[in-house]
Amino acid sequence: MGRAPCCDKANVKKGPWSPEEDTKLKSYIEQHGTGGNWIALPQKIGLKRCGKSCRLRWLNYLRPNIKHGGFSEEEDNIICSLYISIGSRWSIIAAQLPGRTDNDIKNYWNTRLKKKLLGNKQRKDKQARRGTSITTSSNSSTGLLIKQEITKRGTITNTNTSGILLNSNISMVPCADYNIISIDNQNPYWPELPVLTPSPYSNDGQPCYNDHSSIRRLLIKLGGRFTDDHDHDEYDVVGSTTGPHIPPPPALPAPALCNSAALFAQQAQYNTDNYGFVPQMLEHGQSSSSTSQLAELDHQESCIYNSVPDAQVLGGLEFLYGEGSTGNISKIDGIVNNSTTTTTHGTAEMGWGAEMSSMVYSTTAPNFVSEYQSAQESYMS
DNA sequence: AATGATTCCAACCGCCATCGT
DNA sequence: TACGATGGCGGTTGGAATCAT
Repeated sequence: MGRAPCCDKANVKKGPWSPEEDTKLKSYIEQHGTGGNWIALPQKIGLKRCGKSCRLRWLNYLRPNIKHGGFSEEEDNIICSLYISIGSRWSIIAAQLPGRTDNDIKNYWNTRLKKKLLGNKQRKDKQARRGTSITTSSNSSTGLLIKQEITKRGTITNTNTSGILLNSNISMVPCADYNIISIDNQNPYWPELPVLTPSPYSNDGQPCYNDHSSIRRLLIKLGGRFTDDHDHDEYDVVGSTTGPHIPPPPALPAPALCNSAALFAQQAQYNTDNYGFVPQMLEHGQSSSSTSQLAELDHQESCIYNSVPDAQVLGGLEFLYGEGSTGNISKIDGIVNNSTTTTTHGTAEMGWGAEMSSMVYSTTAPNFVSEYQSAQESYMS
């Protein structure tokens, strides 16, 4: 016995929408709204359509201020960066691109961006197979500046403006221009993290989301759960059976969290508030890239990371960074920083994104990880 | 010009989460 | 608490449009 259909399949029209149907739906919603019930909507209007179909048509096509096609380089970059960071969470990615729908972005990714990236990867793979090389290139398709060095020992050093870090067993070594990550050091250190203050929302009376409770709400929404839903003395993510028992976090500013977590936090509020999100975090990230600001970031971060035990810094979010948060930490730095990473070629590069994906996105298609990782590798190479 | 291959995207499907009773 | 209805999301598909031969 299968699931009951959401509508009478025999009496609903399928396939492309006619202009008359569009007009009916659009004018009704503009006058009356959806009434909070998509299933009942087509009957009210006199459309022989499934309610879900109406909803999809409205959201993806009829809704005001929808943009179709003509993705800019900047949008490409955002999509690529977010895909690498969070995987195929199209609705979240769409929230960062005003006027774009998740369906549009998904189609764009599947038909173009993925091929671009994988095409680049294949070219790079061929190059790598031909022998050791040092290359510096500007990726015209994504607008990313990429510098790659393949050393004799098979170690790759990547410098890219997106600042994505995919590695385990990493730590920082001071460097004049970049943060150099060395391998197999047990001291976790995260490269430049953005200061997300002032909050994009703090100026208009909206609450700030750079706090633990917001991120917590977000993680819950994304599928995590805290045992302190009833008792605020524990921060323990259900599902992480081996996870450490973490004491309540200190009141730390957003830099204690990685970019992606902050992104998630903003998205959580976006989801809560439905619409109206302005992706100022990205703008902020761009605007905070000056040398002095980065130096200030470095200072703040070193203070945070050096003075607070790791578990407290993570404040219950340590699962984002993999098992044993006080040991080797893997993460993706996000989309706003410059960083240099050194990775061991050929090792399992399951960084923050992949771990997050495997946990939060456990219901996605089986081939998700391989494609996702492939895209990550491609993006990195 | 004909035809097969490929690309693109609107729409559908099914699963899961949430809400209301 | 259980269960059905609904919303939301991501994956997939069908067919039109475009390209290559």
